[in-house]
Amino acid sequence: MQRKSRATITDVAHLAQVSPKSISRVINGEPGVSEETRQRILKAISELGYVANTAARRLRGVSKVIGLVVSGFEDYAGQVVRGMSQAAQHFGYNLVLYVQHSGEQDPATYQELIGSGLISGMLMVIPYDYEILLALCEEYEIPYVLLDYEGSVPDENVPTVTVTNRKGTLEAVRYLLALGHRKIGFITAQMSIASAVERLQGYRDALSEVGIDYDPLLVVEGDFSQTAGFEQTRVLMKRHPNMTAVVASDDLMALGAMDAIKDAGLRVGEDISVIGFDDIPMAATMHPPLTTVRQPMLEMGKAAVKMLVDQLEGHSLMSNQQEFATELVIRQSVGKIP
Amino acid sequence: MQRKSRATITDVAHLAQVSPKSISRVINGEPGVSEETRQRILKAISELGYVANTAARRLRGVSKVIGLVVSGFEDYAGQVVRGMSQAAQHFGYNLVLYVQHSGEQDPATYQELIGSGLISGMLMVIPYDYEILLALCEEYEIPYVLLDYEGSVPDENVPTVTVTNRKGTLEAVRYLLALGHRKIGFITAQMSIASAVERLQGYRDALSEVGIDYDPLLVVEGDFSQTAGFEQTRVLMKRHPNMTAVVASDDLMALGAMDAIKDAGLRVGEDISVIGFDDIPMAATMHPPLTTVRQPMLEMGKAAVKMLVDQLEGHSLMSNQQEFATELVIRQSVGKIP
DNA sequence: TTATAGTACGTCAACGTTGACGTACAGAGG
DNA sequence: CCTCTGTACGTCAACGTTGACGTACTATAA
Repeated sequence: MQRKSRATITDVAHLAQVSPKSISRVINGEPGVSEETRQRILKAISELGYVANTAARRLRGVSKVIGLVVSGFEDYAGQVVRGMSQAAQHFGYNLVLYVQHSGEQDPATYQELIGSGLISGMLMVIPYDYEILLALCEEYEIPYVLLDYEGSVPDENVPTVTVTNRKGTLEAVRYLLALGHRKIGFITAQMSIASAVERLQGYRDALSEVGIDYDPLLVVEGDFSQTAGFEQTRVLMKRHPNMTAVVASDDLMALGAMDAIKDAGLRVGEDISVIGFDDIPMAATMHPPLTTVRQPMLEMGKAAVKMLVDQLEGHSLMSNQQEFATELVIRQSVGKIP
Repeated sequence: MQRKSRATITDVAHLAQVSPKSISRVINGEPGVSEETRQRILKAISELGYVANTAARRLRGVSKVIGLVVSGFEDYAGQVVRGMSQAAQHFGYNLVLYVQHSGEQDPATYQELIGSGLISGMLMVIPYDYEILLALCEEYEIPYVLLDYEGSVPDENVPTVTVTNRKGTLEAVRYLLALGHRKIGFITAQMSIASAVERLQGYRDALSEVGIDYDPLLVVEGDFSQTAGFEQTRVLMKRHPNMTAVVASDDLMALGAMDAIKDAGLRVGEDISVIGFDDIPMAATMHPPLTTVRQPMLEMGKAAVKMLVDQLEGHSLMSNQQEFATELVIRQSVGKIP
């Protein structure tokens, strides 16, 4: 079941004992192939994991590649992709886009994407099931870079681009502590996600630095969405009427938190302070503007491309695990305790 | 300066009176070409508008195409692209992504994107300067589809995917009128954008239906951003203390409007009602959930791909200007006037 | 029976580019 | 004068696929 180098139409032809043209006929649904031969060819195809080479097809005139020009992309992933697009352009590369649809993923799709030979490298931004993809890349010997993956950290030679998640929340909470806050809530995301775990850990670190005991009741779990932020903040406020600050694991949940606070007739930054994570474009334009832990998303996108290009062009890369520094961006959603 | 069919390396070679290999040497910066010849070749290249064929290079082993797997994309453009990705996958096509960076656009980039021969069709989602792109597509005889373009409507055989912008706001305002609202503000976007103009017109239509005079002072201009929504709503509230509803030309501005209202100590949906446009994923999770004019973004993305694929595969297309129906999604940001 | 049509293949060349290798010529050195 | 080296090219084949065309064989009709 393993295939070192990509199988070509000729390989399949040899295995099925027919001419390449017949393989072509089968995969393009052309007539002129007996059912018996067809089955034999189909078997050979799946046996070799054959996928038609897109470049060759394109050269022949037949092909399936569409250009796409977009503006927009204002969320976290969008910003990262924006950076990637810029860098790719700079290095003279093209980006073939594949948007993961939530939930079910068909491995056959990845097989096609990678096996088609169109692609010489792979970037994965917050991929759901990166293990499958990773395995495929290894199999086809395609270099790749992982950016903010879900799941536990893969072994240390897997090229990744990350941020100092733990330090990010650590500094955010330190900032709150310095301003006199003591009762600080935390909205985490799914604990199956590596970055979420680290961000929570940063919160715990900061508290323990000043000798505050970790109170599990001050931590609630959301899913990076605004709704979750809203609802979980309500839970926190009900549970701890004297809570003076909330830190969220991303900006969207922080936005939800702000809503919940306003909804309760309180003032963000005066009655309850809020800190987010990411610094999506919207963060600066919320009311009040959100104090948040900035991830340099554009730069991360660019760095990921650079790392990949270095691999592709045989340059030795400095390090294959690049970690970017977060930065606490102070705006108006945090206030001082008198 | 016009080139019917794509120039190949051989064409350039003929013009420059050298072998194709020398052209290859020049464009790849290899040594072994005299400065004199180099200049001659360079001249021939620009004269013919030659761009190396990516597919052929790829086939030869050299190439510059990177795969990109992402999740996310929660804004308007992201949703459309999501739909496109799904449809493209369904039809067996690949999407080569190009993200426009705000402001300056280098025509040479487009030239490369299209001239490389990698692409057989083109999708443009909210493109800034679609005229340049369109011209290039025509020149290279590449089919294309325009989605929610900026600018005035091109002539009627340009394939486009749009929504019933005018009817959308018309129905939204009718809904407000039916609930007893009379003093209704409107936040438009830049009037250079076609869809913004139409949405404003829908507002005017609805008012004139019930004989309310159009009051320019109830209309303010934003730029589709949340901040603009916030600020312009403040302007409106100051100007018209008795205003009972605001309609925004997109959801982000509606979000800003909600913020401004809450900020003034008023209640959204009780004191002032708000209606947006788009129905981005976030709209449903705002507080209160936003009543808005839904654009079927995923479907529009899919339809655009379908239209393009039909062109590419020579199917006659039903119509080359597809208009989708908007739908008023009623949530909790609108209240009744007693 | 033989001509005829249809089916199921195979052969070949071409898409555009570039790596490997070959050649012609100028100038240097003996 | 001739050999040698280097530069500036040109030639050729191959990457993987498919359209155009050719061929062998079988079934049917005359």
